[in-house]
Amino acid sequence: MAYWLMKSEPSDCSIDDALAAPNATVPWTGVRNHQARNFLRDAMRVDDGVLFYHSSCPQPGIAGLARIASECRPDPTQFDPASPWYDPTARPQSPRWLLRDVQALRRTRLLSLAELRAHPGLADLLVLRRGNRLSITPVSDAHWQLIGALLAQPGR
DNA sequence: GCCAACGTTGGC
DNA sequence: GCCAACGTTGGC
Repeated sequence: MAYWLMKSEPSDCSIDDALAAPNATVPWTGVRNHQARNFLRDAMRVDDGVLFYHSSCPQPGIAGLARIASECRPDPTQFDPASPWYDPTARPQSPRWLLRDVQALRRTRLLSLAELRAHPGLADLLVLRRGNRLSITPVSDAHWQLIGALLAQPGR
């Protein structure tokens, strides 16, 4: 079992949006980076744990817990000219971009980016690395355990 | 709105 | 293959 941090803009799909979806499950559309795509395709497994992270918003940080709920399949938005994630170079016979379903499990307190950065035990968390822009990053067992413990504590 | 950092594109 | 220009991400 592996763990992941997945960024979502709450104006697009917040943890509450995901929890409100049928079966609390949403297709994770719009991954348009090869490294993140490769994580989806090669490294993820059904039931892997997910830290649901809100990005590009007033209060960035970890906002909930989720799980990987499906194998990967072509992301249909790459073929949709009306979609903001349309990729005119993608062809149905050889899709370039993939997605998995993600099932939201619960909302957590907001573990803010500032609080994540302030914790010495999370110095190596990939999403905190300078210049990091990957929307999907692996999370080590140790970091997962530590973040779980922080989420169980009251925030400041 | 600003800007640092990174990825992609395309000329050569 | 190099690298400058440009576009995007994402925090502030």
